[in-house]
Amino acid sequence: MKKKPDGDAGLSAQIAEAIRSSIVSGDLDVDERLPSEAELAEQFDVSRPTIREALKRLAAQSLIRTERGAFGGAFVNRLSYDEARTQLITTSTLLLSMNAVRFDTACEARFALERACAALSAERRTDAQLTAMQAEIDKQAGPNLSDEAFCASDVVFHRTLVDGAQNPVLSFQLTGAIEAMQPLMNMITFTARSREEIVAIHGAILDALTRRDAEAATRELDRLERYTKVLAQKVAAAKRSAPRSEPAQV
Amino acid sequence: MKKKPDGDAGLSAQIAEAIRSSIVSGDLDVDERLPSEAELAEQFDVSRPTIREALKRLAAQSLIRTERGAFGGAFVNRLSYDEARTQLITTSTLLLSMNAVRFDTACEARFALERACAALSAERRTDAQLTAMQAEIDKQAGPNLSDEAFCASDVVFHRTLVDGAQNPVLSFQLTGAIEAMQPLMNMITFTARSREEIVAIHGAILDALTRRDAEAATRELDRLERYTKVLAQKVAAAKRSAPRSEPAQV
DNA sequence: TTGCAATTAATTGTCAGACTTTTAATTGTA
DNA sequence: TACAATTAAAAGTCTGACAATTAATTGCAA
Repeated sequence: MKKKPDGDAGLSAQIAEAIRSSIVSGDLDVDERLPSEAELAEQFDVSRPTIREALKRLAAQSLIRTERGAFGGAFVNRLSYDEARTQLITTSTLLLSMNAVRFDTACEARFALERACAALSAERRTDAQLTAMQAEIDKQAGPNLSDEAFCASDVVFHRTLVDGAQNPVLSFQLTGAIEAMQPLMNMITFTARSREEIVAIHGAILDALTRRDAEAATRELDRLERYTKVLAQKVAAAKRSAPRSEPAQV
Repeated sequence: MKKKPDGDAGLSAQIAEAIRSSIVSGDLDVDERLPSEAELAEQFDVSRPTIREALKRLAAQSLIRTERGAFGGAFVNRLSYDEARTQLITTSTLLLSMNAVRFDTACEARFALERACAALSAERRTDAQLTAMQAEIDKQAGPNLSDEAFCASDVVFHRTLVDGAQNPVLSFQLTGAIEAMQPLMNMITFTARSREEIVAIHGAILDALTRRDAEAATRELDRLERYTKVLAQKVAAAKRSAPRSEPAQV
C-alpha cells in the first residue's frame, strides 16, 4: 500500500486515491483482501471513520466490496460487465439530463454508435437473437400497449441488435448510449400511426440481419434515426403551441 | 427527501440511494444545497458518521460536491462532460484490465465506434482540427520519440478526429473507448517500420477528412484496425517464444 | 458614514472509544 | 463422527468531542 501523496482534498479522498491506484496498478489483485479497517487506520495514521469514508468511496465505484463477520473485510472487486454497464448508464443519464443536451444531439450519437455495430451484427447474429427480436416486434405491434412498455420493448430490441455483434466491449459501450436515451424517448407520446412506422422499420432491420445484409441494416437504422428526429420535432412543436403541464399529443 | 426503502444493504447505502433518487428524479435541482449533515442525520434518524458515509458515496460519483465553512454543505453537482468522461475512462480501463479482454475484442470495439463518427467528422471537421491532427502526425514522424509519447500523440490524434463530429455526446462515449485502450497499446513496442506505416495511415485519414471524403476515412480506419491487430499478434507471438520479464521486441 | 478588523456562528473534517451484528473457526459434548 | 455452544474477528453504528474553514455580523476608528 502506498503512502498518501498529500494534496489537500481531504484525508479520506487521499486515502481512497492511494488505494485506488494500488488496485489499478495491479499491486492488489482481484479478490485480494485489504487489511482490516483498524489496520488501515494504523497504516495511514488516521482514525477508523476516515478509513471507512475512503472505503465507501471505492465501494460506490464497485472497486471493492465488503463482507462482514470473521475473515470478512474489504476485497478488491472484479468489475463485471453488468456493474460497469450500470455505472455507465447512470453517468450517461445524468449527463444528458443535467446538461440540456438537445434531443437531436443525443439521437445522432445513439444511432451513429448503433450503426457502428450493425455490420458486425449482420455477420454474427445468432438465430436465437433473430427470434428474440421478432418477439419484440410482435409485442410492439400488439394493441393496448402503454408508451412505457413500447419504449421498454424498443430498448430490448436494440440491445439484442447490439449484442448480435458478439463483442461484449461494444455491448457495454452501446447499452449506455441506448438506455440513457430512454428517459428522452419516454417524453414522446407515440401515436398508433408512428408505432406502425417504427415497427415497419424494425421489421426491415430484422430482415436485413436475417439476410446478413450489413448495408441494408445500416440504411434502415439511418431511416429510423431520421424518423425518430421527426417525431421529436413534432412533439416539440406541439409543446410550443400548447404549453400545458400535460404532455402534448402529437 | 424520500424515506429509506428498507432493503438491507447497510444504512449508508440506503440513504445514499434515497438521496441519489431525489437527484435523478429532479426533486433536487443542480446547485441546490442539501440539508446539513446534522439535519440529514435527524431526518433519517441515524448518526452523523452514517450520513457522511452516504455523502462520500455520492461524492465519489460526482453527484454532489461539498464545501466547508458557514453556509457550506453538500450541493447537487452538475455533471460536466469532463467528469463524466473521467468516470467512463476509469470504468472502461478497469473493465478491460480485470476481465482478460482479448486485444482483438477491444480493438474491434474501438475502431467500430470510431468509424461510427468518421462520416460525421468528414462532414463537420473544422480547419483548426485538421491543423491539430497534422501537428500530431508531424510529432509521430519525429525521431527520438518514446513509445509512450508516440501512444499519447496517437490518442490526441484520434480524440481530435472524434471531436470533429461536433457531437459532445459522441465525444464523451468514444473517448472512453479510445483512452481505455491506451494501456493495451502501451504494451506494444513500436518499431521504426511500424510507426512509419501508422503515420502513413494517419496521413491518409487526414487527407480523407480534408477532402470531406467519408467513405475513404472509414476505409482508412478499417486499414488501421487491421494493421493494429497484426502488430498485436506479432507482439504476442514474440512474447510466447521469448517469455522474458522485459517487453518483447517485435 | 464608511472601511476595515475582530468576532461569531454554521458547517464540514477528523478523532477516540464504545457497543452491536454478522460470520467463520474452534471447541466441547453426545 | 455429528452437532451445538463458544469464541474471535471484522464490519456496522452510535455518541460526543474538537479542529478547521468560511460567510456574516459586529464593533471600532477614521
